[in-house]
Amino acid sequence: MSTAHGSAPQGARARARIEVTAAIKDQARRQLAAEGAAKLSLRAVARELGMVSSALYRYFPSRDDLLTALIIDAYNSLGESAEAARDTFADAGPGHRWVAVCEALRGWALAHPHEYALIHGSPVPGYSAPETTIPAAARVGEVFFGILRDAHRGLGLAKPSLPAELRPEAERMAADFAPDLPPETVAAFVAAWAQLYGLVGFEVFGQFQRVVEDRERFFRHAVCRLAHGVGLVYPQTGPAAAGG
Amino acid sequence: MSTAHGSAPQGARARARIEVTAAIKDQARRQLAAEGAAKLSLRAVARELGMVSSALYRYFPSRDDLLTALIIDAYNSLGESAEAARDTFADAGPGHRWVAVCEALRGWALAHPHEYALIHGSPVPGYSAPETTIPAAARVGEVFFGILRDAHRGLGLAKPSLPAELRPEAERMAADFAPDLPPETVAAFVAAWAQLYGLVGFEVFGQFQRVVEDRERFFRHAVCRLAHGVGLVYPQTGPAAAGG
DNA sequence: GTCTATAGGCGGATAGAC
DNA sequence: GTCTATCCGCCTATAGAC
Repeated sequence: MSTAHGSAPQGARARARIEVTAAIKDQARRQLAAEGAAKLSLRAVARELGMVSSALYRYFPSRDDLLTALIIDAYNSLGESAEAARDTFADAGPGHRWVAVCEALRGWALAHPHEYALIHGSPVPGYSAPETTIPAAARVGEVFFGILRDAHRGLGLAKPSLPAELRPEAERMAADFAPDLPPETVAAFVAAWAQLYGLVGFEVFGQFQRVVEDRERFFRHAVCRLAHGVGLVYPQTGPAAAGG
Repeated sequence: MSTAHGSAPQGARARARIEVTAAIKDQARRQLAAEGAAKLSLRAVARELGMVSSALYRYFPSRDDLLTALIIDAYNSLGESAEAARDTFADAGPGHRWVAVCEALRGWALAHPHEYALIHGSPVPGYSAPETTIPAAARVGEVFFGILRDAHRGLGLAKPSLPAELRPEAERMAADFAPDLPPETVAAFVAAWAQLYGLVGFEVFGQFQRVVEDRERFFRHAVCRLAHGVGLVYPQTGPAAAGG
């Protein structure tokens, strides 16, 4: 919007703005952990930062805009860890990579439970995410579709069964999200995706307390079976076993 | 605690107390829908009821106690609908009943999204459910175990595969929850349970918006596959098809 | 059991000086 | 960009009269 000659003072000003913005978001994330998204308050953030509440409005026009920024950051952070896992196992088979990405998602969720709740927990009452969150939200899905595409191009993808009554729906989903994949695969993947988040959510939100103890192994086995369900040929053991 | 001779005035008083308690909980549930559990407020409930906030403390000693009552009610309501579905299909095979119960859970969750969020959504910050919620929470699980037991006693239960590294965990879970079922079954059921709630949660919390359209059929197919995963022999179509 | 009154907080958001 | 001051609302919880 302003000039592009990038003189030093303007650069410094812009840098300061970025730093303060980051500090606000960091503090907000801490508050997210303590009080939850529903109670995120600009005033409390300002107080902890030694600022006055009205100053924050120069950075975020409203509480909801701050929330939106946190959501986008969370999706991007989750997406990055999925992409990193994919790239780390770039030479492994698609089944291997599937498990690695699932484990990365679980690891991220366990490390950032409150941000996980923000994007995959119950909705924040009175808040509706704007469309600007969509690209960040799509990153994880793209990682999975990439793995399925690789498998499809190679020879590692079996077609899941699909009842006739579900075929129209599967074809619509495939047309919308991955026209280069078989409809059976896309439908099975969407179901597996939701189920994956059931496994992660139960663990992160404490429903496995006093139920599952060896959660890491339990999870690996479950996502291996999910991989099988979408048609991926998968290794007997997960990627962690390859390292030890 | 008091006398047991049940004279009319005492009965009337007790009835009134029950009625007011119910009215408070009803209003609180409405507020749950509008504002979410994190913002549930005794004052707002009192205002809507035409009472004064301090009067509510005669019924619930604190905000958290009211929340606990709502959680127990929700678990019981969910459990009842699961039991009702099981009983409606008492004569059908276990696979049929599995699907019917899953569909009942989904139906309940869609009809009571905010109460569903209360029991299976992200935790309410600063609130920790007391142990008094456990019996109500266990009802749904018992319905599923009952179905699996029937199948096991009959001939309709295949043993899911179980990697050696997971066997100790599976045996511990079986000993804790269903000693009369094979460990393979118990482990597979726990995973299926979490996955089922992933499917329900994604739909209830809106993650399937613009992704899945024919959600009922999609769900039925997914839970049929879950049934298969735990070793149940299941019918090609769900119970709804039997009626139409 | 219900009321008034009160204590001691909290919040979002804006206006206008500097 | 940050400040003070302000508006107007909200909350949990208790004391003490009736």
